[in-house]
Amino acid sequence: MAVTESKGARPEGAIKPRRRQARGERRVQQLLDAAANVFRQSGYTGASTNAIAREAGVSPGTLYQFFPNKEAIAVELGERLIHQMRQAHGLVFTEENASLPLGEMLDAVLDPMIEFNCANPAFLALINSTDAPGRVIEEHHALHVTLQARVEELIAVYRPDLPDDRLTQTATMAFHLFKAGLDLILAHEGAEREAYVTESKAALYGYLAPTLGTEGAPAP
Amino acid sequence: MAVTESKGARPEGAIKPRRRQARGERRVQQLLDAAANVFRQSGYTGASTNAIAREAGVSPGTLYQFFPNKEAIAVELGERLIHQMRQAHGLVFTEENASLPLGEMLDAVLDPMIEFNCANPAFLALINSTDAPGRVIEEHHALHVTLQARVEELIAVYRPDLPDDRLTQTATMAFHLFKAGLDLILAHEGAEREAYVTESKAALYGYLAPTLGTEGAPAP
Amino acid sequence: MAVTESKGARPEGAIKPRRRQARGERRVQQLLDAAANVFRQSGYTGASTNAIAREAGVSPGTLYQFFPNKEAIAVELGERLIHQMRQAHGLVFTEENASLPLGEMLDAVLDPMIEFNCANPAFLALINSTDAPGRVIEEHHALHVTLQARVEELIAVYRPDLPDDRLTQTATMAFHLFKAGLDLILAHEGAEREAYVTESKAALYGYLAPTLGTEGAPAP
Amino acid sequence: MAVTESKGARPEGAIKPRRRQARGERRVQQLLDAAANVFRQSGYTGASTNAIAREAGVSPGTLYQFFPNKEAIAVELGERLIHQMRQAHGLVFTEENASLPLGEMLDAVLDPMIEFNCANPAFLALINSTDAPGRVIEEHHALHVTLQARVEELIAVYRPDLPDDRLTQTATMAFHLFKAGLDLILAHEGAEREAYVTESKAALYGYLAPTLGTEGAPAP
DNA sequence: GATGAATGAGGATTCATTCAT
DNA sequence: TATGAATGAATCCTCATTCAT
Repeated sequence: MAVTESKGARPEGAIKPRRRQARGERRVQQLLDAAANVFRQSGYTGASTNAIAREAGVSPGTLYQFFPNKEAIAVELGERLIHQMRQAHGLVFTEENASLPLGEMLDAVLDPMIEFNCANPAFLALINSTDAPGRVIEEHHALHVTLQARVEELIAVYRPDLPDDRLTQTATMAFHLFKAGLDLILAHEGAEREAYVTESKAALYGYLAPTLGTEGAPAP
Repeated sequence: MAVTESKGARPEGAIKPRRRQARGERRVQQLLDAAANVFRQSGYTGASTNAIAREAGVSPGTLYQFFPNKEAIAVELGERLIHQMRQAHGLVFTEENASLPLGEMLDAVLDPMIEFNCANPAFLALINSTDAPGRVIEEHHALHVTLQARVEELIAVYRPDLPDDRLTQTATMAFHLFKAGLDLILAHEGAEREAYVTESKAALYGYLAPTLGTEGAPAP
Repeated sequence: MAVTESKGARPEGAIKPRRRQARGERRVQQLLDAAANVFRQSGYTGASTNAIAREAGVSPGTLYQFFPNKEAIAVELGERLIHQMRQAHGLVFTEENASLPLGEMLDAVLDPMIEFNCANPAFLALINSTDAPGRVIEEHHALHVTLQARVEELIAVYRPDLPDDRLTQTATMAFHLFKAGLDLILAHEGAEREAYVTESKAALYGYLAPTLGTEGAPAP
Repeated sequence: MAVTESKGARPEGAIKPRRRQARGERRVQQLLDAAANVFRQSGYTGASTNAIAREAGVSPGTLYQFFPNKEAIAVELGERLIHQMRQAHGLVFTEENASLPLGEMLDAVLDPMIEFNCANPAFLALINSTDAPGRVIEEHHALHVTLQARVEELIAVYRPDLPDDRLTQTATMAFHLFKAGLDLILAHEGAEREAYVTESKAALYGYLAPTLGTEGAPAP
């Protein structure tokens, strides 16, 4: 969904649907790709809309035909990335994984996440960017909440007895540790990247094992 | 003789010996404090020198009497914080700590670090800021290198047999995990902050124990 | 077929072929004209880009759409004037002139120069401005060199026997005398201007006659 | 005379004489010397009072204890230079010179002028500077008028029959030619400087000879 | 839709000048 | 007097955004 249409059903019939034609959709993607690059290089505040337009090979006027302002670009970019991310992890936090031994579960959960982030390095950049616009940060927060909820569910399968606050703290901590590892993974390439993948998993394993145990979850 | 002399030999025992320098030094500190706040809120790029001056309660011109440009403010701020940080950790990576059991060593090393960062939240902000000026980032990098070198030394005491690349990766990972925990610690207060302190240590313990063992370093 | 088509093949014979470029080019000329005025009144250093924009009737941002900075304005202005000047004098330092008697040669050479400078008073202002940016001064120097080279050639036709240093000094001196006269010419109008034209020629005649003789150059 | 006292007689007894003490006079001279350097290098507009103070080795506050503003510095500097210049030429435009043959008269008049300007290169710089403050330019104009008056007198001795406007134009032209030569003289050194001295005299000789004749003035 | 020109407020920085000591 | 800190308007320039074509 790209900026202006947000409801889909068009209730009062008068709101111009602003049909996104194929050409327009291509432009939007083009602009978002450019924005991803520029945001990654310069941060949100440092990125200029003119630079984004230039990177996309269009004029500034064109950019504003698809986005009402700079913030909306970051928001849309964040939304799309988060949407993809949700799809990626949606396939991952499954019941089945929940019963695997800890090490296998981590492989099953983390590998697609890591893969996604390697393919979309702008994602982590936006998510970590403290100078991102409010709505991006809200979504970022929402993503955290969502992901942590999933992590909490998983942990709860292993440790149904854990009190709520401990559960939340453990999930939060685990998620932050993962992001820290991801930073290092994205900052390296080749064999070193692989090494940091291993270390990241080791860190999460080491952190979670005392709480979750190393075996699969107990049979329900 | 009355007390109304205004130029001569200041009666009360040597309170303000040299004013020129003193006033200036006070201003510098004032400006750096203001900058710390503004950088934390808006990031380096988003912070305006006018905003920093305003926060410090002075005019823009005054700021430029003490700093040649915006970058210099961040550099000086970084230098001062790093200097303090080095002093803090200098007391910490000692020979004695190196022979403690892992858990105690982590307490001895992390507690002062955490305390320093809680007292100087601008430090982590600057260090993490990707849009900081080159020289800040260089120093930031130098700090990383220094700290990691210390961590590597410690680890080497426990595991003199570890190959160099594994050593580096382990220290790097440990340091990043620590920063991730610190983020959470700083983001919370009171009991929750304490909880995340505990979790951070647990994470590092869990990550390092398999490599370092849980006992003190072997006798040399 | 009616005339109301708005995109296609412009009906009236090729009046405004490409508008974009045209409007911009007009603006550039407008800005350069404004700059010429402001530079003349305030000198390069004293001229503010805002003042130039105001004089041109546009906003400061518009100026920067066409020139990257203040220096570039002076450079471009200088280049254009020098280009025109070269065209003007190109028609003037011809073989034929070189064989005229001194007085007639001076008429043939100086009249177009004077005419050009009266039409473009900013030229002398820029050329004489010592606080002009480096590149303007470089070009200014290049122009001096070029013009003096022409003058040297002319003199060499009259006096092939003159040693190189004397030749250069004579040409340099002649050129400076001409500029001094030009100053007075531009500072006056009407009959007085004409009088100073006469005096300027008299000065150059008086200076050059002893060296070149008053007759045409010797037959080759 | 340095800025504030301008009448000398102090009519109403209440105007503080602001006695210029020896120390103060030294400071003023120090500041004017510094200003001469800075103006020569950067022009009037480009020169900053802070730069002048720095060049003089004092603080900005001190500068403003002796001069009310930047313009006053240039004015005072101009006044002093012009005063010295007047003294120099005062010795020069004498009755005796007026009866010498043209060449000798030029030597007698120009040599001290040239010497003065070589010793005080800031003079020509200030005098030629178009961005100088109004009062400097007024004085500059007054100097022109004065000098031209002297030149006119001299010429009138040779040619009492010349109509007024021709007289003025001739004197003006002669003076401008002299300044043009002076530019070249100051721009060179050593033997080249000497050469341009010779050329400058040759130019004035060549310009004036047809009008004044080459002999001394007719006996009165 | 696309373009590039136009805008003007805002940002970093300078500088003439004043003030407190 | 001398100092250096303080001021704030002005400077050069950028950038998000709008407009005319």
